[in-house]
Amino acid sequence: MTGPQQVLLQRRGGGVVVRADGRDVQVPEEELADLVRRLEAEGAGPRWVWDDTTRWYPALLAAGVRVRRCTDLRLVHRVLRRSTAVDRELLAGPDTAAWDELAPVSASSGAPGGAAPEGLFEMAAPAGSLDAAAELARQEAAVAASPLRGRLQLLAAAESAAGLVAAEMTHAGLPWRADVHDRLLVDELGPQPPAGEQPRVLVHLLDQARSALDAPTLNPDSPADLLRALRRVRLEPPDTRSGTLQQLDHPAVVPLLEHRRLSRLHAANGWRWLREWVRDGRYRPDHLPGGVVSGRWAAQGGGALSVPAVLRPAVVADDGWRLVVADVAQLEPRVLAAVSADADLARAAAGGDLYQGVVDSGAVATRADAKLAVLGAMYGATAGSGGRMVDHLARRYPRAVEHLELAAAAGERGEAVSTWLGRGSPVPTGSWTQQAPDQPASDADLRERRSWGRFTRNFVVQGSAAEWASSWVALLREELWRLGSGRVAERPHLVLFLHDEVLVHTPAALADDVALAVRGAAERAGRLLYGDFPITFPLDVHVGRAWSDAGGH
DNA sequence: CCCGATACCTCA
DNA sequence: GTTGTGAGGTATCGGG
Repeated sequence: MTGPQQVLLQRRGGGVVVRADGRDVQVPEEELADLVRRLEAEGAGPRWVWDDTTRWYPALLAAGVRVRRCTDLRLVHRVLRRSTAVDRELLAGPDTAAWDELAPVSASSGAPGGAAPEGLFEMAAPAGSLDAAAELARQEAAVAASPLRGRLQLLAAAESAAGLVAAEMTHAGLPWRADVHDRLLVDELGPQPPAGEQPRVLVHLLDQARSALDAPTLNPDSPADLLRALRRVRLEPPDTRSGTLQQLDHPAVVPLLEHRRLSRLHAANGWRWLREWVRDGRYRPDHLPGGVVSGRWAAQGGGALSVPAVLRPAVVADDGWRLVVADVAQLEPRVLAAVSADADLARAAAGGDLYQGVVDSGAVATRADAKLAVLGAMYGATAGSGGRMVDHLARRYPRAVEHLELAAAAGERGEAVSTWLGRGSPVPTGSWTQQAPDQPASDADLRERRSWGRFTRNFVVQGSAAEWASSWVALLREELWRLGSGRVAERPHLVLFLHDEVLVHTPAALADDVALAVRGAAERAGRLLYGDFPITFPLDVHVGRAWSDAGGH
């Protein structure tokens, strides 16, 4: 047998059944961590096969055990079930529907504000009835029979590794300085008010807005109320979005917008958030690889993927430690160049700034135009300056643009599209899918059809970028482990992953090695997915004490 | 009183 | 001049 030995774990009758080399051994749950630790220490360690990483790995990590690799049957099942390159018959089994519905469980102690009762966990975990051995056999058969076998194997490995990264990030937690967070809030909002009262600065801004509009009971959170008040002073904005209000010439605008910005900060990431989500200097959201249809990760708990820029100074490395912050420049257009095999676009990307490369090729006049053109092509802009710029782009980079047009056209026909490694898009179900594209249709149907085309257009790029990024963090995880010694949180380790950006918490002495590892992993991910196609993935890498030291995007 | 839809803002 | 992807999250508001 080539590759690491597979060891399959299943919970049965209060214990764990460990299957290796076709033999079953029953182990009490409390002895599992020691067994895993022992096998991990032998050579390269096995490949653990289990129903769902969120049901196994947090307890192992809590016991100080790290695993090198696994197969996460839940994550792989979801990929294969939707892949256009997989024979669905080969995946069909008596418990297929149960695998479809298997949901991850929360790694944290449950609901914010208190530990979850034991029962909650069990209710959310019907995995006990699933036959992991049978599912593994079906998955292996389905992959083996697929024309995209090699790519699906890469995707399965990346997804499974992503599950490990996600659990480790929650386990270690994002370093979060409550005192710094509090200081930032006080600077913006004034001192923390007593329960039930608004912060001083909000009270003052609301007073200003109300008197400027002569509306003493105005609730600025109510769009209807706000529109009424504005109409009384002869202002007729079409909506109450900040960008719209900003166009108005009225003394109420400044306090209104400032009130909105600060009340949002207070409601979303204020003192209540701090109490709820930060414990012992760590913020521990749940990270969900493949949580988004495109394959991007989702997160749950405290809005981890939208940490406002103003609060990033509160993310500070421990004493003697550093944060290494790295983000990929223009990830999606680079992935587009690779998946469409557009050598011209790859050449434009070679200089490091893809947008400047597009300008230098003569496609458009300015960097701003290049950005409009590239983003417009990937999102499906038709009108306005974005739409015009896409035409210029199409003349110079026909392959890349055609790749997107084909994805959009397939979506408009109601067909699924696929990422580079074989993740399939969902199939639409709206009423428009019942008609031939050339038949007369209602405006609403036509709008939906085009909207779905924009989704599939974007899916091939966003999804392919997501699998590149998951491969990147999977490779990085391995390199970080080798840099240090001890448990996960004692070595350099990932603490946050945001689509195209990673934060690594590392002992200061290893920070430069980490910076090299982050670049090395990006290079290896590019070769792993795209072979010798000449696309590069340059990174901005910063080493500092705080997240904000990196400057941001 | 809960629930879903809507509006808006945050992030990539 | 025209805004085109994917999320999480909080608030309001109307319906059951």
